[in-house]
Amino acid sequence: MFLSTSHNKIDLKCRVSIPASFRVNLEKLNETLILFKSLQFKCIEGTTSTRMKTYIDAIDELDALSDEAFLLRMMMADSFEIKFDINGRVVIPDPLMNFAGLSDKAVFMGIGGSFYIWSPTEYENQYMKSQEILKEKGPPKLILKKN
Amino acid sequence: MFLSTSHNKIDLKCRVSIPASFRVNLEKLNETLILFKSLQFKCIEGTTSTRMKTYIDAIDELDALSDEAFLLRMMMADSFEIKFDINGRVVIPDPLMNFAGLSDKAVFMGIGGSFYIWSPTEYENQYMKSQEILKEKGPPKLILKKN
DNA sequence: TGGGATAACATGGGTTTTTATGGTAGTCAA
DNA sequence: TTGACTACCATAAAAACCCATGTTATCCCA
Repeated sequence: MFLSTSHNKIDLKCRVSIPASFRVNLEKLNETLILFKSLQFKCIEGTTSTRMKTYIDAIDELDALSDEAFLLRMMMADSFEIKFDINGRVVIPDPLMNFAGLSDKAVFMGIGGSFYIWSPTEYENQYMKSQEILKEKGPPKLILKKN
Repeated sequence: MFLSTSHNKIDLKCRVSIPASFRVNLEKLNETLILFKSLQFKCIEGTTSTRMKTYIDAIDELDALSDEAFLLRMMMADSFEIKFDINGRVVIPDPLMNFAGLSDKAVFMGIGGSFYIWSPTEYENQYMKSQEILKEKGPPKLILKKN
């Protein structure tokens, strides 16, 4: 699982250290890392190649002309298979840097099965927003067990 | 898996570099490359010979006289088995150049099991369209399930 | 429990390799 | 013999790789 939040530096070559705990998680699962443009937020999403393959398989099951299939194909086009260097760093592809508005700092946010990479300002905004919703509506009612 | 997007140049001999990651994918699968006219879009589709065989098998499952079978047979007729030169380049056959409206630039778009080759303008149009659909309808339900 | 030793991590920079792309020479067929 | 096609060579730019270093976290023992 990808959990916790950390702030890392992006250098001039667009290299950034993936938090060690995320790396360990990938290694343990024997997975390679995929980065892609989030469909919901102005951020990068990271996940395993296995999860990505399930989406690909889903494309074949859908009506090829449907909007869903169209969006999923575009999502693949905006996805990148990422290699680590010996120190656990990756290079963030240019299209992803631009999309997420990244420059010299990245915020890694583990959300379980995947993680987000935000620019510090965008992260702040989203965090504030979550706090406001929490104040207004109270905590979410989690359904932990389905019948 | 064919993932990510890249913009490559087509020279006067209609040669173009296939993105390295696509080539690696083909080599890893021990596959040869097939290019053919997309049935849905004004672009070239590239895939493995194995995947192409599944299309062929699909024809046999259909009513031999149906319009679908007719279309699929036409698709086969416009397919080309492509060889690489030593630098990982291919020559795009004339009929495909014309069909996709290609001249001096090609956009390679990986969509999982296969990839598209677009003219830059056509690619832009499709990308815009996907962003509009995303804004209107939101992300596919499949994506929302994963966290 | 304090504090030094050790390991793990994040980050910087240089070197080598790969990739994309332009060009040339050889080959075959009309 | 000319034109199209293929195989091969050259090069600049980009990416991958490797080594070095400061900083933080962990361990171990007195």
